[in-house]
Amino acid sequence: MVSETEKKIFEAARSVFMQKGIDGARMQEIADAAGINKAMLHYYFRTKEKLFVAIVAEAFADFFPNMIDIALLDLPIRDKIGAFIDRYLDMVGKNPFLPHFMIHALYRNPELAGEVVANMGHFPKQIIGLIANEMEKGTIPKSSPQHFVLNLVSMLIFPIVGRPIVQLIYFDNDVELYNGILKERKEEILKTILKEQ
Amino acid sequence: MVSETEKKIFEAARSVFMQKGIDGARMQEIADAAGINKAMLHYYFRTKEKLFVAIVAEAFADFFPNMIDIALLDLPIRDKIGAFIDRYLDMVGKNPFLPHFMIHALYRNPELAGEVVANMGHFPKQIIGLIANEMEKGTIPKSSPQHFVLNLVSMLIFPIVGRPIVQLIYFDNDVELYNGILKERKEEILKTILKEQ
DNA sequence: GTCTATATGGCGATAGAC
DNA sequence: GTCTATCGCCATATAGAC
Repeated sequence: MVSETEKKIFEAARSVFMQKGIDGARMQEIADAAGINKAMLHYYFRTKEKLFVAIVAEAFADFFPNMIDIALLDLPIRDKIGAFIDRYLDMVGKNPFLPHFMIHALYRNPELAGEVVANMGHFPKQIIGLIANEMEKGTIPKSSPQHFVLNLVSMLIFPIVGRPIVQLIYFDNDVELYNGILKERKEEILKTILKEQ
Repeated sequence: MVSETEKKIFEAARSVFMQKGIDGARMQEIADAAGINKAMLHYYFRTKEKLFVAIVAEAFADFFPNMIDIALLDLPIRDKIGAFIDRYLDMVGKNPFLPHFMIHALYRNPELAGEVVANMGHFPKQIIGLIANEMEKGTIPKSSPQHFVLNLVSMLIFPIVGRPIVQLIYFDNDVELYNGILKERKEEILKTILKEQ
C-alpha cells in the first residue's frame, strides 16, 4: 500500500532528479514540487540517495518492458525496427529528460549497475537474437548483430542526448529546424542500417 | 603571462570538472589535486563558476581545430572519414571523459552556448559542405548531408558516451569484450554510412 | 503522518598575516 | 602570491510537538 503523499513525493523527485541529477537536485526543491515539507521526504525515504536510487530503478524498470514487447509483434523486420524507433521517440516525447538521465545516472553512479540489471530481464539477448535470426534469413544485410544494434540505437539516441550540442553546432540552435530533422530520423535510420540506396 | 600555480589549478580543475561536472565537483578537491589551498583558487579565478566556464571554453576551443584540419587533407573521402574517426577515438583515448563532459556541460548549462560558438569557427559548415560536395561527385551515397554527418557522429560518439549502459546491457559489463567492439567500430561505421554490403 | 524548529556538517568565499 | 583561520550560508537530516 502506497500513500498519496508517497506518490506525490515520488513524482516530484522524478521530475527534479531527471532534470538536475542527484548532485544538482535539492531536497527542498523536491519538497516544494510535491507540496509538502522536507521532513516528509526523510520520513518516507530516509536519505536523498535512497530516493534517487528508487527513481533510477523505476526508470530502468519501466524502460525495458516498454521496448521489448515490440520484438513479439508479428511484423516484417523493417516495420518492427520502425516500431522500435517510434516507441522510443514516443517515450522521449513524454519525458525529454529520460535518455540523458539514464546515461548520466549510470555514468556517475556505476555502482547502480545491479539495480539496472535486475530490471532488464532478457531484453538484450532477445534483441540480438532477433537480429541474428533475420540476418540468417537474409532479410537484413549480413554483418555483426551486435554492431547492427549498436548502430541502430546510436543513430536513434545520439541526436536526442546530444541535442543541445548538435543543434547548436550544426543547426544554429534553430529549434524548429531541429524538430524537423528529428521527424526525418526514422526513415533515415532505416535506410542507413538496411543499406538502401 | 600565466604562472605555474595557475597552470596547476587549471589542470586539476580540468580533471575534476571533467569527471564530476560543476555540481559534483568540490573546490577543496580541486585544491588538493593541484597541491595548493582553496584560497588560491579564488585568488586566480574568483568563483567556482568562472573556473568551470574557463574549463568548458578550453575543451571546445581545443576540440574543433583538432577535428577540422582533417577536412583539409588530400585524401579520398573514405580515408578522410576514417581519419576523422581515428582522430576522435585518439582524443577519447587521451581523455575518456571528454565526450560526456561536452554533452553534459551544455545540457545542464545551455547558457554556455555563446562560449562554444565563439570557439567553433566554420567547423560545421566546412564538414557539411565537404560531404555535399562528395555526394555531388557520387563518391558517397546521395542523401541529406546533414543526416549523413549526424549518422556518422552518432555511430562514433554514442558507443563512447553511452558506454556504461551499453556495455552493461549488451555485453555483461565485460570491459575487454567492449574494448574489442570499439576497435571494430571504424570499419563498421564506414561500411554502414557508405552502404557497402 | 505531518508539521516547525533545529542540529550538524560542509560548502564557496573572504580576511588578514606574512 | 601564498598561507591559516574563519565567516556566512545552505545542505541533509533529525527531534519532538501535535
